[in-house]
Amino acid sequence: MPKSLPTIKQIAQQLQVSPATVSRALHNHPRIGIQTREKIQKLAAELGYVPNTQAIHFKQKRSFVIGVIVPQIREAFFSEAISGMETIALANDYTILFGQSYDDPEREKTVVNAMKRQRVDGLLISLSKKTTHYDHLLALEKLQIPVVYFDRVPNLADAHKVFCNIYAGTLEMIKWLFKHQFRKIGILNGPADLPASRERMKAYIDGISRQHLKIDMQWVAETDLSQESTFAAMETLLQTRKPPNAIISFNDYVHMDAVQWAIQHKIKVNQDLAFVSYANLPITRYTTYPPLLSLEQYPEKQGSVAMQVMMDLLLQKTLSSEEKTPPVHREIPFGIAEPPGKLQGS
Amino acid sequence: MPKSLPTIKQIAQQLQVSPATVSRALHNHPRIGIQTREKIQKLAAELGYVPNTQAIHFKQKRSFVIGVIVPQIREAFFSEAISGMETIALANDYTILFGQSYDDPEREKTVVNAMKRQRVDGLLISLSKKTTHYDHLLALEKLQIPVVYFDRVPNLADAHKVFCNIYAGTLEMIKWLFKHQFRKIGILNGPADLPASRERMKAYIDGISRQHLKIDMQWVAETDLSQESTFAAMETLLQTRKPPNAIISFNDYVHMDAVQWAIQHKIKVNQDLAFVSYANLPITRYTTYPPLLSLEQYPEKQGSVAMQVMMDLLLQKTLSSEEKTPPVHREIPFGIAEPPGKLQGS
DNA sequence: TTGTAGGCGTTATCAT
DNA sequence: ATGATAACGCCTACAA
Repeated sequence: MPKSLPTIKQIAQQLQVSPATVSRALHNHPRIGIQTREKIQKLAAELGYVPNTQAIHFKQKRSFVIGVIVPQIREAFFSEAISGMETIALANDYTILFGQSYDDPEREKTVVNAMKRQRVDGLLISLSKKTTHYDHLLALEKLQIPVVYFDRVPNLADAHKVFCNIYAGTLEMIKWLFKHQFRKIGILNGPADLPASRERMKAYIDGISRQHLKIDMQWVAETDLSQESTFAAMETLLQTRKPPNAIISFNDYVHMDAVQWAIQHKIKVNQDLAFVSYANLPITRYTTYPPLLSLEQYPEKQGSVAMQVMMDLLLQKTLSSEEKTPPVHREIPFGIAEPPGKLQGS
Repeated sequence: MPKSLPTIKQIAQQLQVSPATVSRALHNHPRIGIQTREKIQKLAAELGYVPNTQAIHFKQKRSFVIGVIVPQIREAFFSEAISGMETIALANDYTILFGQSYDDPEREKTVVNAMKRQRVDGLLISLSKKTTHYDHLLALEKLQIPVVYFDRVPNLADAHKVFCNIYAGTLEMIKWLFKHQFRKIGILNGPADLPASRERMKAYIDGISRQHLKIDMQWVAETDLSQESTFAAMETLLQTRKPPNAIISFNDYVHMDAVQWAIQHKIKVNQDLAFVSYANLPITRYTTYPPLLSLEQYPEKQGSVAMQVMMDLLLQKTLSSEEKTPPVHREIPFGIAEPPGKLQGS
């Protein structure tokens, strides 16, 4: 009964051959005697030999491990993204070393460094909300460790990025609202310092203008994404003389809180007040009032594309060892989903 | 500008000292000249030296990596469990190698083997629904690689397990229903071959008996967890002469589908038909009819406890190298949560 | 206080 | 067709 996994050396000793021979036999190397090969393979199977990838990778100076850092895996968006990544990674014989930043730049730095020590071959990261400088990540690139950003990407021109075109999607949503006769369109945006919020805001302004509607800053409110804050924002938006009749929510969680506020205030959801949102989380399917429209960002797709970009980068690196590859920007086409949510009344 | 991370050797060469000296300096070894140490540490910092854990672990024959395999990370339960694991792992300088089985025993085997090749120091696994024999996992234990099962645990006496006492929790739920005057209690159980289903069934029978109620097999239905199957099960349960007035659902997803069916069939939820369930997913907070009662299984807690058990096992292993530790069974105390769901009517 | 040497598992290179 | 050797980065017992 083996107490630990056998090594090539041990097999070699048992069979009175050299380790090199065993290695060749196990790799079906052409220049080896057929009987020797079979003898070795038989014993290896009996002993349950499994190559020690640690040793191989150490020698090859590659780990075949990709670090993946997300803010919080409990967010459905990220866990689905990781699923997509795993599929691609596994198909290419890579594995995933996993870490969370909890939206804390300090912890992000810690995790990045842990991965650096582990010599990951590459890093996939969705930035923490509060990350503002990228030194710890740029450092990796200098070391030839490719970094691919996804979803929450930095404002750097020469970084590899995979993301959804929220801007274009938002324009579409506004067009849709206009077509359905909603003219008083408000936005319940996230914290102003988030890139995601800035993007939505820009699109909101442009989208409203394109429909020849007037921008009314009374219809713009901000939430820190907590339920209380969303409730407060809803008050400033709706308890005025001229409330909006449609709300674009920052994401589906904000949407659900906003709807809850509306219900509590006897507002007829999707009749007096229409809701559209981002993300299209599966859970909204079960809620009373899903958004009429949701900007689907295909998290699994984003994950698999991001990992594929990484695989491509690593391949290029092995082929043309010196070339600095131009930054890859991959836009995932968004989808406009019309979930079960229905317009109530006319 | 360094093209790759510097090694101890390189530092040694630059400073015209031996690698051993550098190693000692970086470890604050007592027997080293203070100037030498500072000189070396200064250069190491400048060069951005980071120890190559790959090499260290290879030499130490430990990877400081724990494999974590779950059926599907997109299930909230598992992503929260992994969060708990990561916290404990990080605190002990371990990292997590991540894999999914997608409830497919074949894929489970593949992933387990990948982790064996990677020489993980231990494995945390929640079994795939369809896993029936455990050879690939028992093989690990023979190799001194501890395996800790969590949530979906095998029926093996001498395995390390962390799980929730669903049985006791179910008895509590039935007691609660009885106290609230529900006497016609049905169960919408999962596939009969799942251990989780068998456990619920056993508890259902015992719980009903303890309240001196009669077991009526008409009130027992099974779903394969798909929406269609749940709908079908609801039909067999409710479209009879003597339908139940309370339903215990296999989990919150089944619960939500069942409620949807009830609404479609004009049944007054939580008035004519009460619902209780397992899991207490955060999402039910947003649904129209959360379960009146949900058996909270504390996924994050389960994850952190499981990882802690693993840490303890590894520690024991290093201390007393030969002892075979007795199996650890850790029951996470469940909680009975009364979420926002309200009894309608009387 | 510092240097030397050997070894962890594997494979590529060179020699036989 | 097979064997011997060196090397990857690090650590450590031993030698100086």
